[in-house]
Amino acid sequence: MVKNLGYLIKLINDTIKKNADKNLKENELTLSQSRVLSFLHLHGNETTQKALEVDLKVSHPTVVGLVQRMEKRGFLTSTVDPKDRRNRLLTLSDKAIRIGNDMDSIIKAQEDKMMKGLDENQRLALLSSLNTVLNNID
Amino acid sequence: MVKNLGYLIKLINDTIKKNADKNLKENELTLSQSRVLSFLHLHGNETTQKALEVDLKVSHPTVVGLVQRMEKRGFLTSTVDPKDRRNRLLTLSDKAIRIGNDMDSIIKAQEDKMMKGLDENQRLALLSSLNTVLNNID
DNA sequence: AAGATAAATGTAGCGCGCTACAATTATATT
DNA sequence: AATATAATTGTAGCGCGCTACATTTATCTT
Repeated sequence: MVKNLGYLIKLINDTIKKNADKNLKENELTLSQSRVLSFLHLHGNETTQKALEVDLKVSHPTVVGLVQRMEKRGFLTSTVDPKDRRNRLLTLSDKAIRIGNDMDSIIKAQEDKMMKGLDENQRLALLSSLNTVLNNID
Repeated sequence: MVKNLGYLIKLINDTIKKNADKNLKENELTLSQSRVLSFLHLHGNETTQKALEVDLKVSHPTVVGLVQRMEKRGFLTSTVDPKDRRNRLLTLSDKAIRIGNDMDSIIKAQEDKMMKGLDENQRLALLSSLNTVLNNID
């Protein structure tokens, strides 16, 4: 029983990442990249780099790195927005769209696995308390 | 309200790390390094690299990196164990010991800040549920 | 219209996770 | 005693967070 909340969250995060990266390896994807893919998939397969940054709540250099690696591997294309040349438009490739169709169910299965042994009330309480924690610190 | 548990945990973890690294910067420490320091402090200021690896639950190359950076900055010294030359003995420096004395209260204050607004039962339930989650995935 | 400000992106460089491969030392086996 | 196995540490290289600094384009101010 780990009693330090911050450390416990770190352990869970590291473990989720390790497991997910292992499972996603066959698609040459990482967990963070799968989140990019999911977001694009939910937004008509096209969005701006800035919107991605806001949604993922990461810094812009982090997004640049993600996008560049995903473009190199053929998951998306990145073009300058002709209407506002400061923006970059990201578009999912067909290959990525096909993967994206399965992604939602994979994520749902992962969530279920994590919460196994917790009843509905406990699951809601867990999510609620964690949202409180997040609000407390940022 | 973030409803995806895995993503929520990632957000909390990133935020904890960002805040902690900012606060620890004056001591030229990072959050992960402060955990090394705490562990050593709780173990008579001396341990082996392997024990650290087990306690922190990270891979051995990660520990090597942490130790090398901390040694470079004068927080500890690393020597070959004469009794078993495979082992490395890590010893906290005086400077690190002085910082370590304050570390426990800093960590406790952080925990309190995170759990603000949760009553005792909710705190226990949160820790308990998160331990369940951790057991479910590793 | 010119100059200042804001917004979006990019680059450099770091820390800390990881896996895969290698080297050294101790222990077990035969 | 020689060889095989196990344990510990090290190195190389990658992904993804971050901050700090720079660049480009759009917008606002005067």
